Amino acid sequence: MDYDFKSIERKWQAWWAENKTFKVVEDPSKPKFYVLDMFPYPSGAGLHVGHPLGYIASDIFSRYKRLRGFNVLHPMGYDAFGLPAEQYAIQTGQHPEVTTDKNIARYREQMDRIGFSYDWDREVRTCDPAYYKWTQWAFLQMFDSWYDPDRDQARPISELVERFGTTGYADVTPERWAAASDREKSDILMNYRIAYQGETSVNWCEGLGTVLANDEVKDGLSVRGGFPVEQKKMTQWQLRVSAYAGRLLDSLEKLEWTDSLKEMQRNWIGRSEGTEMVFNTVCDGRELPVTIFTTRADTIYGVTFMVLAPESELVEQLTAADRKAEVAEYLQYVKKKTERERIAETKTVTGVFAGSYSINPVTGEKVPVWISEYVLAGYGTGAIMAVPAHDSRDYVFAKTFGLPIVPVIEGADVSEQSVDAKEGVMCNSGFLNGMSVKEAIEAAKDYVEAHGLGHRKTNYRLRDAIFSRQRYWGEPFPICYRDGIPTPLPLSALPLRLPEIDSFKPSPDGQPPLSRARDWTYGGCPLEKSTMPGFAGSSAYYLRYMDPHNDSALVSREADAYWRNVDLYIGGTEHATGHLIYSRFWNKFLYDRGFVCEDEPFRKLINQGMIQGRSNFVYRIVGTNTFVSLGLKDKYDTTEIHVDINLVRGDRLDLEGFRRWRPEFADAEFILEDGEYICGWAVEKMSKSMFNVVNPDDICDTYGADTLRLYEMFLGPLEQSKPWDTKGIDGVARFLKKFWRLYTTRDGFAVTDEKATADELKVLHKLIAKEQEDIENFSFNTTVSAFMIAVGDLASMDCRKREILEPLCVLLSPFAPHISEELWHLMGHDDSVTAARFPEYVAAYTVEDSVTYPVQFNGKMRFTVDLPKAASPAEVEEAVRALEQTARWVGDGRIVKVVVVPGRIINIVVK
RNA sequence: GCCCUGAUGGCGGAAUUGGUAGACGCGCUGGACUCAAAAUCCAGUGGCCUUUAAAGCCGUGCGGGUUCGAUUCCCGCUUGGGGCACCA
Repeated sequence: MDYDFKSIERKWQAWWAENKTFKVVEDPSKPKFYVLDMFPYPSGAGLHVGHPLGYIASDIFSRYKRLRGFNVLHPMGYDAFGLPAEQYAIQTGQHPEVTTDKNIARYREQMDRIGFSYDWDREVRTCDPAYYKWTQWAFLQMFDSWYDPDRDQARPISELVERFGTTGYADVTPERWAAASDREKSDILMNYRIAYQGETSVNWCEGLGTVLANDEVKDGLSVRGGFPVEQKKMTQWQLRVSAYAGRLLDSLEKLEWTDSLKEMQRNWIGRSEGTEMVFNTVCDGRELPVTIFTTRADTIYGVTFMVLAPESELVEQLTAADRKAEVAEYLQYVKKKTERERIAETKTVTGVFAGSYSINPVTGEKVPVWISEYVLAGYGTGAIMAVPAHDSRDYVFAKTFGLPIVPVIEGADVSEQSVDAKEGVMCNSGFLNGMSVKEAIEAAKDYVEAHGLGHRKTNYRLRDAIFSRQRYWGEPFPICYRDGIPTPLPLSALPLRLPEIDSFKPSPDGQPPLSRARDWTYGGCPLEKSTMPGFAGSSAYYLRYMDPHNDSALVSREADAYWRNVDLYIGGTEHATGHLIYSRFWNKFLYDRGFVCEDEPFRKLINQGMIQGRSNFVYRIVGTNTFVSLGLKDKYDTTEIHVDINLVRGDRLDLEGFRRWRPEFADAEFILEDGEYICGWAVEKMSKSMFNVVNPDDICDTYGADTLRLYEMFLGPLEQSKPWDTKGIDGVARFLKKFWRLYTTRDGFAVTDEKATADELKVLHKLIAKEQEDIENFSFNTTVSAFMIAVGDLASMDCRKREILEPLCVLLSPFAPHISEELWHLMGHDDSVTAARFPEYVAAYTVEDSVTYPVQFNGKMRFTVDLPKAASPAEVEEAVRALEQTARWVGDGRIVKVVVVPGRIINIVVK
């Protein structure tokens, strides 16, 4: 009876689908567990073996948790709005929906072959109107909310309106509010809404014809497509993510995420505690207050000039009449630069003198005001006090423009560079003299506040998220413009569906594609023409899985109260500063407004590593069509050429296949070693252009899905990047065959009802202990090893007993579900192996006997005893006494150290 | 420049709390079965010295340190990967 993985896998995949084996419903009698994969963007290229790594891990964990009696929510869906489908549509005219559907079908087919235990009844697609209705709904909720700093949470905007009308709030008095026109009221409220429209400097990408969020830009190029990005002032929809910066930072503490990922988010949020201080500034005889932000209030005596960001509103007012021409010229120069040029030229220092002077509020000293692009308008107040002696950027600027440098820390040598370190003792600093820098920072802050010169302030690097995209393939905004005033659509108008348009390009006059739609209006008012960005649909999808068919709420209170939040989230690190920030923000907002019961979406997060490709090379002798084998290539002048890994087996090239591969190689000649052509290799990203892509379908055809699953786990630690090498897969394929042969002989099924021996039980119990420990630690590779050892042991004992093999089958089922399901049914069960329960087997688990054995090494003795885990203190003491006696006798010497860890190991070291 | 991470045989990787480094798998070598091959099974496999064996020595990126004992802890480097980058 052979292991026919093909028919077994086909059979059980169909059976699971037919019986809806993995359908899950809320069940208060069982503890819940929510395991989530980051849903994929369905690209045209399909899946390669790297993609399912995380899905396999989460599937194993889900199946394991079910065995342990949890009610497991394990859904899957598609992040289906996005740029690639639209770019493709622009080129081919094909509707993005058509290509997206096609790609999704292919993804589904590929995933189904791997045997995942998803509840497909809960599938979501972000481009489905029934889904994006709730994305639009969330946007309207944000539009209808403001962030109340006193309560530190989002509140209905109506509360703010009420305050404006009664007590007044901030700079809006009841009188002003009452006198304001509708237009003015709308403008005022825009300054407070969580989702608001405002002019801001944006990342404009000409190549894509749209603006991009900060996390969609890298090194001055768009992440999608790699087009240059420039800064541009535009009116855009934005989300007030910055209001949540403090909470996003603080609640990182309680999350079980990796330190590196938390650190990435901390850096991205970028908290910095400092002081805002007012410098009165004189320009052409007029006096104006200029507020600056600094973390180094202690260096106030070292201020020798001020710098404004070129985009700062103060620039115009603080430019003296006789400097207008130079300043205008400089502003022009800055404006022309792209983001990329700015990055490339960080070393070159530019700036211009504004002609005005600030008065140091502490010393009364007058210092010149400059304008330079090294000060950013978007951070702090867009103005700084420059202390060249103790800030490297100010230092370079001062050196370039010949400004004075005044050190205020004892012994600081500023002849070559600034001294930025926050250490040393203050000097030249009046009341701060003699203090350490740390003391001085606090003393200076106190001084500033006591004298009314400013106040303590915490700033964040995190900016509001730009929420408009000038594209077609995204969620339309449920906003129309009534007399030009942005007005939300009523909830009954949702979903606002994407209109049909004739072309997906921007309109000839540079308007977004939606301007091509006929009658894009609501109640006679024009609708918003931009659409939402990719992260809109992915920010709350984990909530929708809880209640995917609900038409009256994003998620019902009952479903939300049961599933709460994601217990385990598996996905790549690339979303650290995008999706994972937006999702947390989005969730906190919904939490504030009482729509969900947890304030963090993802409790535990595991980042699976990338699976890299293993590329092969051939070496062509320059100017010829002759290829030389790896070992001989150094004797010639060669170029390295990627060769399709399907033409290579064990680094040996299939010569005929190579000649057939491409016309230009048809008459290739080879210089062989030992009669073979050996290829070079390297580990690289898995990609088509390197001819190293391995398709999971091929692996399923050749080895089966169970082998693929086991092998992906066996490759190495989940979180680590590692190369794929199909060569090694034979090991796990052999393991599964060996496993199969435990239950079967040539004649058929061969499991007996004999009583198991102590040795056989020990093998099983060791495996149970190991699997339990390893799976909870996500150490799946060592679990697979443990299975190999156990199966090897049982095979050598020729153990065919149900008492051992039935639990073994259950243990393996999370990893290799198809073969386990087959054997489970062969053993006489009618239900799925999924319905089996661990505790029954774990209860039978007993601890192995204690053993004592001395070991000699390096002229010293070590004595070790393994105690039962449940050993009592008295038993431990007894064991120590016995060991000490043995040690004295054998060692004939002094006991150096006794290490006792109850329940573990006792070590006695003797000299 | 700053932050995070990693570095162990020919390869992927094990190693609890500081306690026999190299589990498990691949590859390789030899053997069994076979006309032969595939498949399967058995044995060996870090390096050096040695005819062989035994024994010994060296070995976890490099250099120090702590310790009876270091892949593990501390200090200083080298290097791969990732993130941030004028954030005052």
